[in-house]
Amino acid sequence: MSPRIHSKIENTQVRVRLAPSPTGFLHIGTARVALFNFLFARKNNGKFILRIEDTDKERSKIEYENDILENLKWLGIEWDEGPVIGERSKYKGNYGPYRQSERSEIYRRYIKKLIEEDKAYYCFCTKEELEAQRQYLISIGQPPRYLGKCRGLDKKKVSQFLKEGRPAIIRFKTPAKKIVFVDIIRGKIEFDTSLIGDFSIAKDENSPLYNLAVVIDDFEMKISHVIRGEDHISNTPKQILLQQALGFPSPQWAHLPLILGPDRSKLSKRHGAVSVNQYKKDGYLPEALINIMAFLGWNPGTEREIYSMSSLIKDFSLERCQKGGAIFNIKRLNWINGFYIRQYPTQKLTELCLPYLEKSGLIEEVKNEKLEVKNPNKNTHPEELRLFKEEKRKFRIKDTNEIIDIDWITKIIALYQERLKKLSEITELVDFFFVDKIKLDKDLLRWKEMTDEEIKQSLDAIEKVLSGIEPSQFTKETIEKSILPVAEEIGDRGKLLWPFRAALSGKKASAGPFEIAAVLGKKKTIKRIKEAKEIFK
RNA sequence: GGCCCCAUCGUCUAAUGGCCAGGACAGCAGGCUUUCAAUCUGCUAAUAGGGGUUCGAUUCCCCUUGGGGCCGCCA
Repeated sequence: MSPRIHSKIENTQVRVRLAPSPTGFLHIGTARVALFNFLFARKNNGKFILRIEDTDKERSKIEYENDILENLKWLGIEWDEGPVIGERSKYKGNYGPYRQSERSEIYRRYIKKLIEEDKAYYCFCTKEELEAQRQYLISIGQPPRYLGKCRGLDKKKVSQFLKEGRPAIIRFKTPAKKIVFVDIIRGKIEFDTSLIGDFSIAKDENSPLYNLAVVIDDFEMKISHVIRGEDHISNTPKQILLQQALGFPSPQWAHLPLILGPDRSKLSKRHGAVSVNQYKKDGYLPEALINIMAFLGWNPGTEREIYSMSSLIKDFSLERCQKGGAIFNIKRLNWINGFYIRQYPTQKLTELCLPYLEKSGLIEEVKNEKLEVKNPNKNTHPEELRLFKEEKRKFRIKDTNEIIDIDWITKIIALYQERLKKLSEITELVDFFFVDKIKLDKDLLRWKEMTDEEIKQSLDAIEKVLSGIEPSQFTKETIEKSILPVAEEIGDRGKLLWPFRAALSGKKASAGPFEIAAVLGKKKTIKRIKEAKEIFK
C-alpha cells in the first residue's frame, strides 16, 4: 500500500461535477460517481455541478437526459448548478449553459485559438487509412496512435483541401514529454505522451470531442476537483496536455475504482440490471441504494454499516476510498433494502407498495367524487381541508368488487414488513388477501404425516372455535387465546396451526394464521375454512 | 500487442511495522417458532507466489503471477 496523499482543500471554492452523456439510462456506476462528487462537495461546503455531455448528437437523447436527472433527484443527489428537469435551455447556476450542445460558441473560440497558435491542425486522413495504421502498429508491437501524417501540411494546401470540402477533423499536436500527476486516491501516476500520438480534439471548428470539451468546460466552470471513474485515468494525460496548451490550471484528480460485475469486468448490461431506474422499479429504496453505493469503494473505518445521506456527508472522505474495483453484490443490497423497509413507518411503506398492488391488478383506487379538493392550498376552506385530510383513500378489490380503505391495506403490509426484501415482492406475498377463492389442495393443507381424516378434524375444530368468537372480538389476541389451547391438546401444535394457516393463505410460507385471520375478519376466515373442508369431502 | 491501474475470507472491507488478521453480507448449524421471515447464538472462510529491508511484516521495496481499464471522427 502506498502512502496516502492528502488532498489539500485550499481556500479556493470546492467545485465538482458530474458529466454524464445522455446515451443511456442513469447507470448505477454513474450514480455512484455522482454520489461521491456530491458527498465531497457537501463535506467541503462546495458546489456540485451537473453538466450534460451531449456532443454526440447521434446517440444523445432527451429521454435519457430526463431519466438521468429524475433518478439523481430520486436518489437525493441534488445539483447546485445544472439543467432544470424537463426544461430545455433552462438552468440554475451562473456558468451555463450546462449542456454541451448549447456551448458551441465557447468551444469555437478555443478551437480557433489552438489552430491559430499552431497547437492543433486539420487532418484529412480517411478512416481506412487510420485503421490500416492502427493494425500495422499493433502488429509491430507498438501502441496504436496517429503518427502525424497531416501534421506538416502547409497552410495553402490545408485551405485548398478545406475549400474542396474534403472531410477533415482537428488533431492536437501532442508534445512528447513526461506527464506526472497526483491522484488523490492513487498517488503519483506517470505517462509518456510520445505513446499517445496526435489525438483528435474536434470534428470541426464548432464540434469539440470529449477530451477538449471536458477541458474547456472544467476550466470555464471553475471545477476544482475532477472525481470520476478509473476508466478515465488514461484520458488524464491528454487533458493535462490540453490544459497546458490552453494555459488552464489543472484541477485536482481523483479516480474512483470501478463497479464490477461478478466476472470482475466493468459492470455492464450483460451483467443484468444496471440502470437506477430498474432498481427503482424492482422496489429498492433510494436509502438502500445510496448506502450500498457508498460502501462500494469507501468505508468509514469503523464497523458501522448503515449510513444515511446526512451521515455520509459527515464522515465521507476521498482519502478513505479504495483503489481496487468492487463487485456489486446484490445479496447485500437485498439485506440493506430489507433493513430500510423495516425502518419505515408502516403507513409510509404502504404508500410505496400501493403502486405495485394496483399494477398487478389486485386493487384499484376509488376516487371519492364528493371531494372537490384535490390539491388543497391556503385558500381551501377549513372544513373542506378537514375532510380532505381525514378522508381515507378507498380501493376496490377487483376480484370481489368489495370496497376497502387504506387502513386495511396497511394492516396487511404490517404483517409483511419484516418479510419484504424489495417492494415488487409484495404482490406475490399478499395476493391471497385480495381474491375471493384461493387455490388449495390436500398436500398443501397437510402437516407432516397427517391423514386426510386428521386434517378434516383439525379444520372442524378450528371452525368450531372461531364460530364461537364475536365478530367484534375477532382480533389476533382473542383468536390466538381460543385456538392455542385446542392445539396444545393435540400435542403437535402444527397439526392444527399448519392447516389453519394454509387454508387461509393458500401458501407454504406466509404470516401467521392468527394475524391473517384477524385481518380477514370472521366472515372471510370461516368461509376459507369451509372451502378447505370441501376438498376432503 | 502497448501503456496505465489494482491485489486481505465466496463478496464488501478493517488492521498505514508489533495482541489468536477484526466486522458485515452470503453459506452452514442451532435457539425461538405451524411455515416463511425477523431476531439471538455459534461455525466455516483470507493476507496470490518468490525474494529482500527489519528484532518483527497484511503493511515498505523489487520480481513473478493474476485481474482490470484505456488505446474511436463515443463519452
